[in-house]
Amino acid sequence: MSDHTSEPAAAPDTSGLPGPVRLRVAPSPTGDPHVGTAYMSLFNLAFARQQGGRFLLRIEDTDRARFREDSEQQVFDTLRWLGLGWDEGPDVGGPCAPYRQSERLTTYRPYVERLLADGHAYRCWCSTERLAEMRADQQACKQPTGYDRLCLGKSEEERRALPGFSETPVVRMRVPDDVDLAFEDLIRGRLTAPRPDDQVILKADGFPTYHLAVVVDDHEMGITHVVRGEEWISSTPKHVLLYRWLGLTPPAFAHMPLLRNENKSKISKRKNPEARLTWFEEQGYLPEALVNFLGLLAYPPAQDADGNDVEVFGFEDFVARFDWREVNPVGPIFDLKKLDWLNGVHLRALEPQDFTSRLLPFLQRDGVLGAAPSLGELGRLEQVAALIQTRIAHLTEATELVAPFYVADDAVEVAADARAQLKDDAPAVLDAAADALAALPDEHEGLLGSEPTFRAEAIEAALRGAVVDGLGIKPKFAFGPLRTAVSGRRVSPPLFESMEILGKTSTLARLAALRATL
RNA sequence: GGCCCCGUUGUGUAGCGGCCUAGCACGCCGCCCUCUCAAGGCGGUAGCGCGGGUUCGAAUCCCGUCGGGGCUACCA
Repeated sequence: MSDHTSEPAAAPDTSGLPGPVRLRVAPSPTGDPHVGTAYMSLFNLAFARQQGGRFLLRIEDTDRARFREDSEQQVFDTLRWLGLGWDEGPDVGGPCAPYRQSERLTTYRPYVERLLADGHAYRCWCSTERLAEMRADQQACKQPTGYDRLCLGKSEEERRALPGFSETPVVRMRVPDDVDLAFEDLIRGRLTAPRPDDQVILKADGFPTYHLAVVVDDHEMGITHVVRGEEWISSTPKHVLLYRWLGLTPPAFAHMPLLRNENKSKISKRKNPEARLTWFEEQGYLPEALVNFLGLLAYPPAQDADGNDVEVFGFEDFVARFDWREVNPVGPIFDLKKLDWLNGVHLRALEPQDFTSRLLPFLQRDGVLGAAPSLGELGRLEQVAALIQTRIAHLTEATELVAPFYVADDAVEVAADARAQLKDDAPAVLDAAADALAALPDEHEGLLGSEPTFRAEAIEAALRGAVVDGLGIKPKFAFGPLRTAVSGRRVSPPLFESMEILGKTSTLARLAALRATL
């Protein structure tokens, strides 16, 4: 944590563009969207909203080798799912369109020409092979690696005479010896970074590298605050240099800590399935829980009057108390345990109707319900949902608990462990229960006969009388066989309420079905 | 290797020289509640990487050391 409040001496020029501050997230469409993108988006957006500014989405698709066709749409979908929407972007447009770097190639050209003309950049014809060789030699001699400037000051003809020549040149920055390596960071204070070598800014394929594109686009889009991962600290001096050469005012920088794997390495999609944003939706997490969780990483929670942490909050709460100086520079380990807890908390806080509708896609995915459930099925789901709301931590867990309510009475699958747990007294318990329940009235009263009399309280009383009192079996064991008969499982929603939902006929049929197998 | 960033219980964090016999939350363990499982209530476990300073006093300041991480691409 730092103790300074520095702002850049002059703010970037945003004249004509909306918003007192303008921030962006700039993911590359190179595969499944990364959880780090959501993390950066959250902090970018929080500050933008707090300041009444704008949040933009820019697609950095300058790496044609790693480009993935469907990746961009996934970025849109996952960020929207999280509620981290943008004011300007490739799909919604905006005053700085286009927002895809591949569509801005002509934008970069004049900047390159100017750098070339001013002697701040030069063409380089070195082949990839020569560069690799050079690096290998440098490493072998334990020298710092970096371009050796073979092409500096040479014409194409002069360079062609030398080995390792490539027909398609790149453009490199000519980094001066006395380059300024220090800059101010909103989170870390004054930072110094490594001296860069003569960085490539325009590739042989005509695409700019990140370093050029980010500076040009951030300037043209009026970005006032560059918020990105810590891995960019070392390249920031290059960017500052570019701003200076181009006569532009650099934005403020905030380098966020990196999310880590359990072994503390930078979180990767390879090592961690949960580094993929799509994973969370698949696993039954609530977007509000993920956002809440992300807002807890490297950022201290608020405290209540008693000094207890307030760890459960929504995006608006986060925005209200956000401050760059509070961001912890230590990279947090991305540990899902607290997210699992938070997901349960948010799940339980949902209105019954809302909870039910969030369950639906998962039940459909798992085949518990069809694509177009009937009104009756939906009505039953609402009843069952109320019973399981405190019993699941992920939406995916609903299937196991809900499924028994949607199978035919003669098709209840009895799990092996549930059957194994049945004792010798099971037949007697089943018989006593069936007799007791058969004696209960089953009339439908009230408006349109919608009020059944086969209710949980009556069921419980009847069952306790018949099995606990009648057979002298302790409650803990008395209801096991009944649960197994009704749900086929050892663990289920509350038994009496389940029977009420199933109704008398189904309940008795299930009791009889299990009894018949004993 | 070089340069840079970082170092409080298992995890996320509070702490800005005395209020710290280091607080909170999750996790874990135990107990209570209880028809199973949860939820809920109560209690417990565990930490300032190390070594030197500075100071009456250091988790807090300084130096060193060790450890972790990042960058070192015609990837972002």
